[in-house]
Amino acid sequence: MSMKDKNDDGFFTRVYELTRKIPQGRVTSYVAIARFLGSAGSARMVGWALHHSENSGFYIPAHRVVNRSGILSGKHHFPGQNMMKELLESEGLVIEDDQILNFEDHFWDPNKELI
DNA sequence: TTGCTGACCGACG
DNA sequence: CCGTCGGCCAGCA
Repeated sequence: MSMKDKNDDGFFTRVYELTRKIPQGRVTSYVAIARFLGSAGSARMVGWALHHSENSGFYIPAHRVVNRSGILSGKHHFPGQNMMKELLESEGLVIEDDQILNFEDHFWDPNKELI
């Protein structure tokens, strides 16, 4: 085939499907998702995919994906000023200065917990 | 086709 | 701890 094999069902879709598996009250990181998809260096693509997740037609809990330090680096892409923070707090997480407290205790690593 | 941009990360000084 | 830089790669002008 020439261009790309049809498109769709590619990286974006796989990011969405995995993100939907993040349990409520847990969080993961862009690089953890990228690693799970076999493209460790594509953490930026994960963020980009989540940016377009509204067009997927499905509910994608994009607020459960933060950067490797547990900082809400994507908060500016949600409606309002504190939407991402409020969503996470409603699931029981505590956030201070855009930083999830006890990040490691709530971290969900698909590479370890998903078989 | 080239060049630039990103919800990032790891290495380096 | 902080700032900077290169790598990453899909989409768009």
